Amino acid sequence: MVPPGRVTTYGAIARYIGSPQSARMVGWAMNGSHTQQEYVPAHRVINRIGMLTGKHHFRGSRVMQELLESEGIEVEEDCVVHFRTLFWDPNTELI
DNA sequence: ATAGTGACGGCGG
DNA sequence: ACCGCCGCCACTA
Repeated sequence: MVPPGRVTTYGAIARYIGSPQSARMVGWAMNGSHTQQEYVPAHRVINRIGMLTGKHHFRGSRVMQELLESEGIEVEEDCVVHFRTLFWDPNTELI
């Protein structure tokens, strides 16, 4: 549900599904996302400080960054620029 | 069965 | 601000 051009975090998703301590499991779930039929924008999920910690799980190590940049998100040193303002929190956006 | 390993994050020192 | 610890839990060796 994360809109294009926005990003969210593993922890935020974990909180939203009622399992705030299971951020790691969200990352684990992102693995399976590649083989799902429904489109899952896993590249929009980053860690709480705005880093692209999951980039190695894409076909190429640059794919995650390229996908984000194609949506107008600036990435510098594996870090999303203006992360704070681009942050999309399901806990406050999805009432 | 058991120990180690994470696309994480909160907390204490 | 920077560690290190640990809760979390599926998976692997």
